[in-house]
Amino acid sequence: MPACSPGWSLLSLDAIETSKTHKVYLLLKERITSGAFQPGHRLPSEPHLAETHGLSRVTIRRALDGLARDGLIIRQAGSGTFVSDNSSRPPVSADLANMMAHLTAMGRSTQVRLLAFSYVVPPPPIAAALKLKPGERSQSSLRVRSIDNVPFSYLTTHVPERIGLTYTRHDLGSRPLLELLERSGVVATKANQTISATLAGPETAEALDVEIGSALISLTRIVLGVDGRGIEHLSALYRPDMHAFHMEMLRKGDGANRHWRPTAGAPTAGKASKPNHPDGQEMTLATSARRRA
Amino acid sequence: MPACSPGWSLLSLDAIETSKTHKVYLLLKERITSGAFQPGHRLPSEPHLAETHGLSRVTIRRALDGLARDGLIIRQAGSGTFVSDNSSRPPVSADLANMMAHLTAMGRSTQVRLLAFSYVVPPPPIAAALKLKPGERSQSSLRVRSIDNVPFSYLTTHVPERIGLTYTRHDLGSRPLLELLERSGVVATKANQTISATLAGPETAEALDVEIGSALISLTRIVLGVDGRGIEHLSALYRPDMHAFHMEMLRKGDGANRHWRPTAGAPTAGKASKPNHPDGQEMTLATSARRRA
DNA sequence: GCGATTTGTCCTAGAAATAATACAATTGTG
DNA sequence: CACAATTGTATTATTTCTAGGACAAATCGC
Repeated sequence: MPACSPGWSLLSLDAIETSKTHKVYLLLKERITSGAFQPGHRLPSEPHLAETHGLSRVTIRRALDGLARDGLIIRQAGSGTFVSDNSSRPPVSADLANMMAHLTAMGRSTQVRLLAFSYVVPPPPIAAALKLKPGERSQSSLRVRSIDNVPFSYLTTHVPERIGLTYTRHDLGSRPLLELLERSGVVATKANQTISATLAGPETAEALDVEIGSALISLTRIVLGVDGRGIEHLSALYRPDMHAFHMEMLRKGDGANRHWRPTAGAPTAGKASKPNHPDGQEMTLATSARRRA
Repeated sequence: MPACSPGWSLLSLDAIETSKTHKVYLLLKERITSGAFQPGHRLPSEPHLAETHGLSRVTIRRALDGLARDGLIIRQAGSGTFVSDNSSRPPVSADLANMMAHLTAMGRSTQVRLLAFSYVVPPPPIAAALKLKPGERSQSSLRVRSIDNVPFSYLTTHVPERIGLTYTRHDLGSRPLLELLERSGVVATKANQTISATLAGPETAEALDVEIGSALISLTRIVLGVDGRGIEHLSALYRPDMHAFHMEMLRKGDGANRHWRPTAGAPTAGKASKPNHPDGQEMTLATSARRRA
């Protein structure tokens, strides 16, 4: 092997590439969910896809296997592969106001599994968000919430130790954290939420029963008390196929003062023995159960 | 076909697996961003990681290469690899209210690239959302918005044809769509937004200058007019490292009527010649520029 | 029925990822 | 300085992914 090095010097620029199979899988998935391939229609044949994308038929086939496993396509030998028509997107329009209340009322229970409960010195960004003194500890918990035994959220919380002492490990397994806090006299006044997206790592993937590289909704919330100090820091991950954040906004005002305003959060359904759900705030939770192999 | 099933029956359970390198990459990334590995601290040595996860050192090495490329770790021969302390997470707390206004005021311009402009029969779910008659066409556009020449959003819109005729291809490249619509007399009254997450496919990945399997924020918005019919359907994808949705909520009410209410959307900064940004509504846009190789 | 097309299955060879090992270069420590 | 530990680099098997082709089975149109 004389000139082995010439091809190597620049290779370190390579990012971590996904397999060709995965690329085609995502491409077709994109085409289907975007509506480019409409439900019921036939996809190009495997040989055709192979030639079009410059790949072998085996690779195309693997990608289609994945789509079939997801229920996005249906394959019929001799006929072709067709886009499935069973609504691929999770929460179809429908009126999903107060969905959470509906679900609990319908007897579909949400279980909470407590994976960790400890007192730790939180990482700097969290300590800063809660305005903790250097070295001050926090009560940290890790929960997974499921509906009908399908996990849909992965919750990591930090509460200043002085406040965290008001509830026990057992409390956390049975009741929402914010409810526990308010019940023990803590007064929340403000909350900051940030919604983003991230990839499922091995740990979150297993906890949420999801593939390792799949997309998750990321929600970070910081709840502040009357003194402006932090009460709770929540870092939540949601399965997008089980959960979506929905909000309604109204166009208000005139002329230069026109603006959008979110529909206010006063409970809309009944007397609201539970005013509204602490983890959803007034945002509506659209939760859909999907078939899963 | 006598025993066609022998080696096959269980193999189809295989999902599309990500490479081992990618798994370790995501695992370590998870550990770092979650604070399990804190900034400045030393990671386990490469041989140690290899043995711990039952992988070869080459694989571990590739994963670390990726993390180093992302700037999450710093490697020092002879010493070890350390967690970088340059805030890995994009919008560090800070007061990012009206960031969008700040950005434009600071002269950091947002460019819009119009990738497509056509009149089509929209896919069924979109047609239904806009309450179009069967076969009714819509004006469809595809735009990519960038800030400082770094793309951060991928916008697909559908507007009923009768309304879409009030603006031209050129209008869309220069002004926000909602502004165009209201300028031509269309009155919006309500909007429904849903936020979720999805993976970047080959097309969106290229448009947003992102790896193919990376996570994106997905926002779907349906704007309704006075007659309750649809005005605009927006399907937007955002780069999470460039954009995050932020909202502030206040705890209101007493006793059984306690609830969370989002801070109302009246413009807060100055006279607001642009009342607020049409694509952010009253939600705050946290946009951060990050280094990128 | 017949032929054309499509998916299902199998096989072989090449390309790429991974494992396993060895050694050099750098750093920190006693 | 000598030594241990760490990252950087290289080499060689082994396994997995991919390309390319062949053929059978199923479906559709004529």
